[in-house]
Amino acid sequence: MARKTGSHSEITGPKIKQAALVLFARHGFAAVTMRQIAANVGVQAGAIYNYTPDKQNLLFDLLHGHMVDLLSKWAVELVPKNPIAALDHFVAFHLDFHIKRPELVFISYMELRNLSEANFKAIVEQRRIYEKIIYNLILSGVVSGDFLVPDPKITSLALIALLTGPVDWFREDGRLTSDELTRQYCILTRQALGVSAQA
Amino acid sequence: MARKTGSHSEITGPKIKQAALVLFARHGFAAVTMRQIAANVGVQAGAIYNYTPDKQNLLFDLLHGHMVDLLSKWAVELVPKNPIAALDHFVAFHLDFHIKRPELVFISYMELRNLSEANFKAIVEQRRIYEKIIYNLILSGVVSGDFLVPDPKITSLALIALLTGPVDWFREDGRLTSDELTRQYCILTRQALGVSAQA
DNA sequence: GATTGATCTGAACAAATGTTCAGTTAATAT
DNA sequence: ATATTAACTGAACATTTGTTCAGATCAATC
Repeated sequence: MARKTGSHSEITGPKIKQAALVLFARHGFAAVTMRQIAANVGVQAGAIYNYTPDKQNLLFDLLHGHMVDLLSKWAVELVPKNPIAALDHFVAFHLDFHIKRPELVFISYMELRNLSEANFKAIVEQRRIYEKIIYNLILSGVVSGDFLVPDPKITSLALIALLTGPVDWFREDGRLTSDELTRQYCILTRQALGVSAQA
Repeated sequence: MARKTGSHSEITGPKIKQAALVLFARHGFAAVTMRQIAANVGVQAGAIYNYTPDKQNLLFDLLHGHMVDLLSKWAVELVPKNPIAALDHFVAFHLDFHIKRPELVFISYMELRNLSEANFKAIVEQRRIYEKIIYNLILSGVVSGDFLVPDPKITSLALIALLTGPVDWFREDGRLTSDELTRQYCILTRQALGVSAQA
């Protein structure tokens, strides 16, 4: 056997994923051509097919990898038992994870419809798992009396929308540090969940 | 002169806009072909060019019309002077307007990047006007002492994200009526803005 | 230094794209 | 009935698309 397996592959492969991510985020999956991706990597379009069976899989791998990353990172977090502390912890985790990956968050929301049916179902299932996490978190706070909300299910969806919003406008070099962002959103979410001020 | 001007035009024109709207929302602007739009109207692709100079304008007209509709409808609203009542009024208005037009809201967010530079600027300018409305509303509540927020600018952006979220999941025939939705979001936003409970 | 196999090129493919336009159709006014 | 013209068809156009593949290239092994 000659040439270690993947000597170039280990460089070109990630480069293709990165280029696809950036281009999909900027122009949309359907608007991006394989030739554009290839040009961004410095390679011909045909070479891409050494790393993915087709364009569809390029998209799926990005979305799937993103959700695996999210769920596995949360799984190893040490979450406080106290509901209010757990909420703060979740807010910090969610904000930090998402504002570091604006492109992935963006295409995860936008390009779901461009997935094949099987791939679509796989991503939706991962997403439901994540929604369940925050739902349980809210529920435990309602049960303990720390939170005061009309409907935990609706609140959990509203909370995700609220906490994902900053991805659209937060900039690492803006007038707000990520610590300040987290602090403000902890206040905002506590208030939204009806946590009394002296807590 | 024969044939009243626009005898068919008045039917086909709106049909094309409607078909384009639905298809753009479902599959994305770049993924939709002129032939698909035409097929949905029951006409050949060439006929569309009697109603729009090109595909780009089809998109722009939808987004521009949407923003004109939004701003002109708010302009004729009778908004209470009291900041808390004004907030409730805005929440009800924003929710009502947006959940009635899920496709337009969706493409207004998603397809901005597919606009030409000039068209893009036009839409962004209209959007800034709307953001300014809610910013001023929050600011007046902060000044009067009714609201307690760390940063009115951030809060205004967060509020829009929060109030637009239901578009993704609210269904007219779901377990929640639009009145109940409004009621819950009034509570949610009051709490988020730090309105004291006895107000 | 010859061999091997992973990696990439570059041309080719059929299919699909937005757009144009000469010609057909059909509704109305005369 | 006839003339007029808005509305539409249907074919054509130059490009561009995702994908394939035979052959060139090149680094690691013997």
